[in-house]
Amino acid sequence: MGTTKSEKFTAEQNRLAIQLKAIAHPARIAILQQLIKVNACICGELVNEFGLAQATISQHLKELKNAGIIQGNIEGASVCYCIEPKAWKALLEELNGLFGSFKNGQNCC
Amino acid sequence: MGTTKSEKFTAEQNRLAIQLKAIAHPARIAILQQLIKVNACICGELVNEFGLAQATISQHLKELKNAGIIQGNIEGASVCYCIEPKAWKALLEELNGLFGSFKNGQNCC
DNA sequence: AAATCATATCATAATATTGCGATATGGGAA
DNA sequence: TTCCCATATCGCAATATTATGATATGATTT
Repeated sequence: MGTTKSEKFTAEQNRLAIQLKAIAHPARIAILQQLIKVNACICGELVNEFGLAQATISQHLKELKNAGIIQGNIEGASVCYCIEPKAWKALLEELNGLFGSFKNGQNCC
Repeated sequence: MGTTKSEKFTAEQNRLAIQLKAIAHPARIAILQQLIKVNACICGELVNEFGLAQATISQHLKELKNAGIIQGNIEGASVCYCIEPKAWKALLEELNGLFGSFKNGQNCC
């Protein structure tokens, strides 16, 4: 018990769940918004921006990176993170597929 | 420790995170897809559809309901669930806001 | 009323997530 | 080389999630 029973679901369902889970945290949403807003990329200003410990931010960045949503490039001593455009676009399309499949006239019980 | 530090983020960021978290599970994605697919609503056929225990499905439905994403109407002995159209639309718009804010030409590091 | 069906809730075990101090690691500056 | 700066990782405590059997609740049938 305690573990998600992934084998009961399709690869697509599992993939989407993993990506959404990566985004489903206020700190990670804030990080993504900041990465988008600053257009170019930032590294550890995030630690100052939000009042979280450096270890915490680093861990959130790692999770986003593991999910393939952002990428990090080493830039001297610091690391520059940014949105991974392909994954971002793919996720958007996947979400549009899910949300678009509901027609706004479906009659409910 | 162990708790998300919601007070560090905006109400919008927290709200979106909560709704995404509700969706970010393969079983709940599958449930939503099924609810949409069957157009009208279903109740406990979900238990047969996926190979999960009744208690598990019931709990997933509860979480989706708590997040406001679905609604359940008592229909005799059984309960009929369906997408909550307003919340669904609102979430779609919120997501479009987030995903649309990234312009596909932003130059990265 | 008793048996049955559909669903919710409780209690519990297994596991995952969150956050952070402490400690590495690795680059640049003095 | 030695001293910092930026990040990553480790180890841990607190809390949350996932899944399920057992049990409750409430409507339907017999």
